[in-house]
This record gives sequence, structure tokens and C-alpha cells, in this order.
Amino acid sequence: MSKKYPFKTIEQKWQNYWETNKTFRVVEDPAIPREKRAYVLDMFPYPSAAGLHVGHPEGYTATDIYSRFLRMNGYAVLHPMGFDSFGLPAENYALKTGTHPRTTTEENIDRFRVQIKSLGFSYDWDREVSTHDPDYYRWTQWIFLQLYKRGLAYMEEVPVWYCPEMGTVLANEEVLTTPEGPRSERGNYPVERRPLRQWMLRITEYADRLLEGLETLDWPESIKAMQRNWIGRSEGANVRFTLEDSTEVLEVFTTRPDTLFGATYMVVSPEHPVVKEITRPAQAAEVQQYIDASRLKSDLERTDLAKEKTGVFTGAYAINPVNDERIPVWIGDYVLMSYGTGAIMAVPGHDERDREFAETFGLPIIQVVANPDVESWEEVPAGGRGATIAEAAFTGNGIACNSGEFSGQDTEAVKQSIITWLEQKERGTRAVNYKLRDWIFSRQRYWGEPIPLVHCGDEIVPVPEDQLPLTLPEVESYKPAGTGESPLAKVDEWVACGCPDGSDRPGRRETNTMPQWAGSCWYYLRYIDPHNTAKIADREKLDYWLPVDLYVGGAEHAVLHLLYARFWHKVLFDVGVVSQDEPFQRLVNQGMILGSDGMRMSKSRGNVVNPDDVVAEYGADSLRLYEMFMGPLRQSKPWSTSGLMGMHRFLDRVWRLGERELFDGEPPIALKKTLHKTIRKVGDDTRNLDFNTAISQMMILVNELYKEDTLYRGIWEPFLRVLAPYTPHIAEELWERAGYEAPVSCAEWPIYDEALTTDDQLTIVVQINGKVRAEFQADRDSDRDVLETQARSLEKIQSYLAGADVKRTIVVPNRLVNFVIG
RNA sequence: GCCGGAGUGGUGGAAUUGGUAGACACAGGGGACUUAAAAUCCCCCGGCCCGAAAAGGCUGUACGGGUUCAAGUCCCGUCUCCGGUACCA
Repeated sequence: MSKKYPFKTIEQKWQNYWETNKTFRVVEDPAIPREKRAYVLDMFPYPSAAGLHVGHPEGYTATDIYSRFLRMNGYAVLHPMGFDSFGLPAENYALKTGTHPRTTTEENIDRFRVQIKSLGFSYDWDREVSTHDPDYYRWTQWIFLQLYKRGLAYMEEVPVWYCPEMGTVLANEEVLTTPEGPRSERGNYPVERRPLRQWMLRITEYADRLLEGLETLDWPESIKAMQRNWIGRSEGANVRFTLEDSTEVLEVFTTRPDTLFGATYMVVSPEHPVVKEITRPAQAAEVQQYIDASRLKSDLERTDLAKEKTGVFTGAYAINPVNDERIPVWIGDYVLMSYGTGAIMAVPGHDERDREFAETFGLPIIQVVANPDVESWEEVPAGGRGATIAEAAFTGNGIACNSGEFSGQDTEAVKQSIITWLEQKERGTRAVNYKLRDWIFSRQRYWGEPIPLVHCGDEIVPVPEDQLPLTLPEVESYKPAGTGESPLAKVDEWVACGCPDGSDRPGRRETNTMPQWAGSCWYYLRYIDPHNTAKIADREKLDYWLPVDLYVGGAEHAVLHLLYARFWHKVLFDVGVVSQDEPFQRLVNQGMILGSDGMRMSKSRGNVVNPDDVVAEYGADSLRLYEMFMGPLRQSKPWSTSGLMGMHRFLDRVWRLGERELFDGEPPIALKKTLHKTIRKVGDDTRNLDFNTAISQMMILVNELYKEDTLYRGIWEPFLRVLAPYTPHIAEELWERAGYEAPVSCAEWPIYDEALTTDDQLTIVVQINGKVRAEFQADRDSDRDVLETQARSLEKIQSYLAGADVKRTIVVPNRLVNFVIG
């Protein structure tokens, strides 16, 4: 296909122009009113060795078009880019080759920067940040110290995923469940759970605020739902069961205190500490065997194998606090130690899992809630056992039965009254539980931010803020220490240091480093004041730009990154760094770009498209335009090279129009109308990020321009301004060639004339019983009876109406006339 | 299982929120230009029926019902696909 238009030269020329002139540099100008400022943010990339993927330019083009559009509309736009440059791949590479991760990372960053710049994005490159830069991570460490000082960072022994092969702890999200059991995401090595002392961040303390904050955000409902699920708040009660012949009390959390009368047994998790205390000698062997088996199982595939309920009786009995019934205590691995209290009251009548367990082991099932959709239920006499209900557990709300004084009330009421009753008797309390766990924050790796703490004897002393950054020492080997400690632990001269509190005590540096999430938790703040050496960022500047008005990125960060960043932002709000407690006002997830086979792009499928090749062959403008034309931004869509060629063809057509001589005369009214419709539609669609339909409108205009022999200046000039945010290079070049002062990037968005966006003549459809039978032209806003008369006068309609009984006539002005006939 | 989203031509997708279904593009077909090809320009393009053609008719937005003068759009039920999550008490 032809590549007539010299995109290579043009794109290079204008990229140089923008760079030399710092066209997109932005400063905090107080004269610009608040409502004319916008912070448009991309999720910054991890600079992988593979280079840019075609998925990156999708979101980046979207925000670029939006930013350019806003600028042309008089906005000050903060639109920065940077690199999430700490991370495991560079360190793994170092392990293999001995190359310093910094070297690899910085080479990759250089390559990424070139690739990103080749697409002509309007970033303010003066604000670029990289998370591995000591000037940057100095402030990551500073934030950690604020967390530490507020008691939000603590050390605890927790079971963590440990990879013996790599000698390091992995985050939950770095572990995949495979048919062979849990494996590391990178390298596919087996991993296992080990209890290790780790740094934890108390994100659970912010659970409610993280939940409530979602209400105020303009985010996709699906992402909010995922975060709500992740936080997993549930309300209920903690209920204390006394144990027979024991001083121990078994506490459970339940969301259904109203079913307490139906609790016929209890189950504790195999890891529960009370197991040791309560197991009777007769059951000891069996219990121990079960615990051992379940430990193995959890190391393998607990979730998948766990379809059938297993368990074992401890020999112990508990007393149901509401009716003093004696109920057996079992152990079962369907009860998780990590949720609630690690023990449950089992209500097999009204919980599917408990029901399944009870049926497996022949435990009694009592109905205590009547399904209101079924008329009757069996009232069991007090103390009656063995009365079962229907085929399955009824888990809905209904009317309490078999519940002593509480019978007859509805579920919600019983919940409240039983909680009150429990509280009065001091047998339980109202309680809220979360699925959300505290955040395991330490990694036994080299290539991350050192945690700025020093162990002085038993005391932990923070590195004073004015001594930050605490930089990474050079190491001889990137291999983990093999002791569950990071490679830093082997660097004696770095680890050994004086205690920073000024005493003579010897100190040992914390050798754990932070996870990759740390740097990306707050990068959007540093863009605001990237070179500040005294503060994380100047307060006035933060107030100038925050919150982020539009944040675009992939849905894969729906929970972790976006939750962690919100958490840190709220802490920084509490610390007084920022003035609002949510960082990202509006969030949009771009859809995935799939291979041309409709499958996820991957090397193994051989369907990967390299943006460099596309830019080389068709140009950045074609790539940008194609990625926006493929379909709605938020939707996943397959790549099509012929589709891309179509976009290139369109730009070629635009270019050839530009080779015509400009004519200053008055353009035909039809063309002017199309122009003004185009200005309006492209403006509206760009504002809504509906780029695909904006582009088709521009195509309509270009198609019409081709029907004329002359190119009218009055059409061409505004068209170039409309085109500019989408394909800025060709627009700049044509703008300059048309004799206007560059750059078009700084031109004003054209204003459309409302009157020219509407047609005076409209096609009115005539329907008979809702079926289109004819159509005619009518003046805009014609009266109803005028339309009806015109419709009736049509020959074809007359033949339909002849002899028919018109029961009703519906006239929709500017649209249709519908005759309902008998 | 649960939560979220989506099913429209050969393909990617439009459709002013109830008012001409298929804009725009890709692929395909035809024509013009050319010695020829490429490129370019113009035209056609959901299916079926009738017709030489023009016209016309029927049908059609996953499937089955419903509301309405009118349904891709609203309601009820079913199926399929994608994303997330999974014994969370």
C-alpha cells in the first residue's frame, strides 16, 4: 500500500519541535481558575526488557487526546509520565548475569522513553520520575516513617509464601494457583507457606474509610464492587461459648446471630490454638492426624480439593449460650484461621457449608428460620433434636422458629434482639469483621526501597528524616542470604551502623526492602513537585492540582494498586500532607487489546504486535488513530492490521487534501453544516472519551471534502484544529503548510455555530401500524398537523388508508407519523 | 456458586436513551484510470422472496415471553461468552 505522506519526517520534526520548545511544560499559574485546571494521569509502566506493548499506547493515547483537547479549551493540564522502576525482573536478571539491576533498569527506561516519545504524547517531561531514583525513594521512605510513627507499620510473625528456589518471600499476588499447587508467578517455582516475621501495614485500620470513600468516586461500578468485596465488611456478633470441663471460652463471629438456637455443633480451624487444650485423649491421635493432613493439604491445593467436607471430633463439648444445650466441638478445614476468630458456630439448618458437614457426619439439623414463601414449619419441642428441614439449608431471611422467646420475629429483628440479649448477659457483642488483612510489606530482595529502620538491641529506631534517603549498598551477589533474609543482610558494613538515636549502642539495619507497590502508591504526588528537595511536594502545588481528575489504566490494578494508593493517600491526609482524602476522582479502565485471533497477546501464541514496527511502517499518528478507532476505550478488542491500514489510508487522504490549493471563498452551506456538526460531535465525544465515534465523524467530513474540487480555507482550518489532538504530527504539519502560526497544539478549539449543526429539512418516516411504509421531507419543527397532512397526502399512504379505519395517529415532531389502523 | 460486564452483518463497531437498525471502517464485489499491476477515485454490500430492472414484500439486534402506536433500547425467564472472586461463617 502507498505510504505517500512522509510521516517519518513529519513525526520526527514535530516531536523535536515540541521537545525544544517545551510546548507541553506546565507551571502552576494562580491566574488560572480552579475549574480550568486538570490533572490527567496514566498508570506509569514498569520498564520491562520486552519494551512497550501495544496495550500501553491505548491508554496513553486516550489521555493524550483528552489532555490536548483540554489545553486547546484553555485548561492548564498536568500530564506527566514516569517509571515504576523497582521490581523483581531486573533482580532476577541480575541473579543470572551479575548485571546490576540499576543498569538493566536504566537501559530499559531509556528505551521506554524513546518508545513513548515516538508516539508524540504531550507529557511534561520535566516532571518525569523513576521510583528507583534515590531522590524519589527518599520520600517513599519518608512516607514509611510516617506510617511507622503512627503505629501503622508493625512487625509480626505471619504465614507467608516462601519460595525456597529464590530464597525469598513472595506477596500473595505473586503466587499463582496451578494444578501442581501454588507456584511463583515468575519462574514457576514451587512455593510454600512459612511463618516468618514480616513488616505489616495496618490497612485494616482504614477499612471503613476505604469503603466509605468509594461512594464519592466516579469509578467503574465493577472496580468499586471489587474493592468492596476485597474489603469484605460484614456485620454481626461475636458470641462466646463456654466449654464443658474447661476454663477456655470459644469465641465465634457470626453474621447470623438470629440462628443461634440452630447451632448444633461448633467447628474450629485445624490451626486454632484451642485445639491443643480441648482435645480429649481418646480423640488425640485422630485429631493430630487430621491436623497434619490439613497442613499438607493447605500446602497443596486446599481450595480445589475442598469440595467434600472433612473433619474430626475433638471429644469436647461447648454450651450454647442461648439455650444451654451441650454441643460437640469439631475440627474442620473449611473453617479458616485467617477469617473471624478461626472458629464457628455451625447452623446446618441455615448454612450450606454447615449443612454439608452435618450430613457428612450425621450431626443434628434444626430449623430456626421459617421460609416466608413456604406456609408452615415444624415446631420442635424445646430440646428436641433431629428435626430436619426440607432438602437444603434455607439461608434467606424469614421468621424465627424454635428459638424460644425470639420465635415469631423476623430475621432482622431477631438479630438485633439476640445481640442485645447477649450483651446484657455478657455472652457476646456486636461485631464487624473484614476480609481485608493487613498488608505484608516486607520483601527479602535487593531491588527495592530499604526500610529505614535500625534495630538497636530490642528497640527499633527510625532513621532520622534528614538522613534520608537510606540508599541501597552495592552488593557482590544478588542471591538471597538463604536464611529468609534479603541479600542486604550479607553486607556487614551496611548492616552494622550506630544507633541513630545518638546513643553508643550498636545498631543493625533492617534488611528487608519494600514491595513494588510502595513506589507506585504515591508517584502522582511527586509529579506535582518532582524536584523538591525539602518536602515530598509543596503544599500549594498539591492543592493546585489535586485530586487527579482522570486516571486511566488497566483493570488489573483494580484492587491492589488502587487500594494501596488510596490507603497511603488517606494516611497522608491524616498527616496533613494533602488536603483531600481521595486521590483519584475519576477512573477509567481501558480494555485489553487482543491478538488478531481474539486471544490474549502472548509470545507463545505468536500474536504479539510490536508498537515500534507499527510506528516504523505506518507512523505514530496511524497507530494512535487506529487504537482509538478500534472500538470503545473501555472494551477489549482484537487487533487488525488491515484496520490499521485503513486508518493510514485515511491520513493519506487528509494529506492529499492538504496538497490542494486553499480557496478563500465562502464554502457551500452543506459543507459548513458538516463542519459544524463535526466540531460539535468531536468535542462532545472527546469529552466523554468516545474517541471511536469522534473519528468516524471526522471521516464523514473528509469524505465530503473529497466530493468538492476546491479546498475551502474556512473548512480546512477548523478541521485541522479538531484533528490535532488525535493525530498531532500530521495536523501540525498541515497547519504550518496552510500558513498558520505553529503549533496547532496551542491553538484554540474551534467554536461551532449551533444553527449550523441542525438541518432545516428532515426526513419524516411514515408508519402504518408501526411499520415504515414511506418517508418525506419536512421543515424542521413543523407542526404536528402539518406533518400528518403531508403524510396523508402521500400516494402510497393513501392506498394504505383507503377504506381503513384510522384508530389513532401518533406524530413525533421531526421524526415520524404513525397511523394505527384497524 | 457469587459479583461485575457483554451478546447487533463475513469482521471491528454505530444508533440522539423508546421513534428509519447496521453510521464509520475492514474484508468482499463491480466500474473508472493504466500496456498491465499497485496505488487512487466512484458505486454496491444483513438474509429470503418477487422482478429484466426500477420498485416492492417478508424477515432480522443470543433465545422464549411481556409492556407499548412503536423495543437493539424497558420488564420477566433462559442460554452463551468475558473479567473478578471463591468454604469469608
